Amino acid sequence: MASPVRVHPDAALHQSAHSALSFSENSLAVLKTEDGAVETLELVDNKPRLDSTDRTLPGLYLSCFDMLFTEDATWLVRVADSSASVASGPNPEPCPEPEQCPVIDSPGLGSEPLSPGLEDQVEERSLEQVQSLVVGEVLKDIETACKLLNITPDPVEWSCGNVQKWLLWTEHLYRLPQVGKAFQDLDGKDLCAMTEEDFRQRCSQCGDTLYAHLDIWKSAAWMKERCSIGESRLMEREELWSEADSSCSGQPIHLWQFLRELLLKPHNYGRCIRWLNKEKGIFKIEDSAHVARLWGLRKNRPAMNYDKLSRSIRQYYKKGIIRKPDVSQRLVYQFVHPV
DNA sequence: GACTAGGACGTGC
DNA sequence: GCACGTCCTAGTC
Repeated sequence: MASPVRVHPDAALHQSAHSALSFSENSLAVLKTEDGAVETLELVDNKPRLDSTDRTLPGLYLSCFDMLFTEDATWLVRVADSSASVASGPNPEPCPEPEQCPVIDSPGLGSEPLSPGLEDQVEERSLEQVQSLVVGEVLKDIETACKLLNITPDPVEWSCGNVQKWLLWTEHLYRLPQVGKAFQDLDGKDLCAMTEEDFRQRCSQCGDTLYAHLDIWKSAAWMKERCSIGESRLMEREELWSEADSSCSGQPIHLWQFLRELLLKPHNYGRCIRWLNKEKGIFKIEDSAHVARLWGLRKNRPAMNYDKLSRSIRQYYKKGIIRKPDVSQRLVYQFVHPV
């Protein structure tokens, strides 16, 4: 995928807000997640080098990026350097979660030096692989949010209700103040037509952050429209859609389907719900309040809580969809028919 | 206090 | 009628 992805700098920094520590001179970004793990990432932009102040201006073009929509609601931005592959980056620390850290198949790494021409080809191929992977990740994350919120990926198509859902979602994920009222009666077209300044005027506290988030969605929609998606990616995405469900077929989603969706995205939701034994369909709700909030968001039930959610789960006992495992534990349930 | 279990009733589709 | 959502009581951890 050759198209550069336009990323608003606020998106790169604000998305992980509290987490971006620094950009060093050699474009090394050190991002810190909420749980304290530090990831060292390579980044470079293809544009002439900007000084630190320029980098805060809108419209910075990054050659490649990878936003990981983590379970603790942090977007981690990864950017590939054209002079170093991800796999051979300067950070010797192993990636704690392989799922979040795709291994790039880069022939020649760690072996004998390649001729300059061949090296360039390898680099180019590695870059393409990185770009393809990271862009795919962004699209997948947005698709996940779309499925959970039951909205389309393209903000332009959003209704006023969709805009409010997206706002609620974003506020919730990034712990922003509630600003839904400031954007009342705006549909997706209105929202996309707004400038960053408009956002700031409506919401001085976090208008720029919201604008940055929207910018990512817009960029993803733009890419989706223009970039031809490789066959394998297409198949992968079709699998994703077929995984679940209902949210794409217009049918109301069932709680058990929603729970399965969350379980199928461990890198996003592993902190609030996870498999204990996937083969047997046994899962544990790690953060009952959070899962309930997500379910409430999905069903547009702000008053949802774990009491109510668990009551619904218990209704599944009779129906033979979910049961308590043989050895009953708190917050642990089992799908009667595992995936 | 948080979780579990289940009855009863209401609501939207 | 179905699939919850809401409220409730009672018991357990």
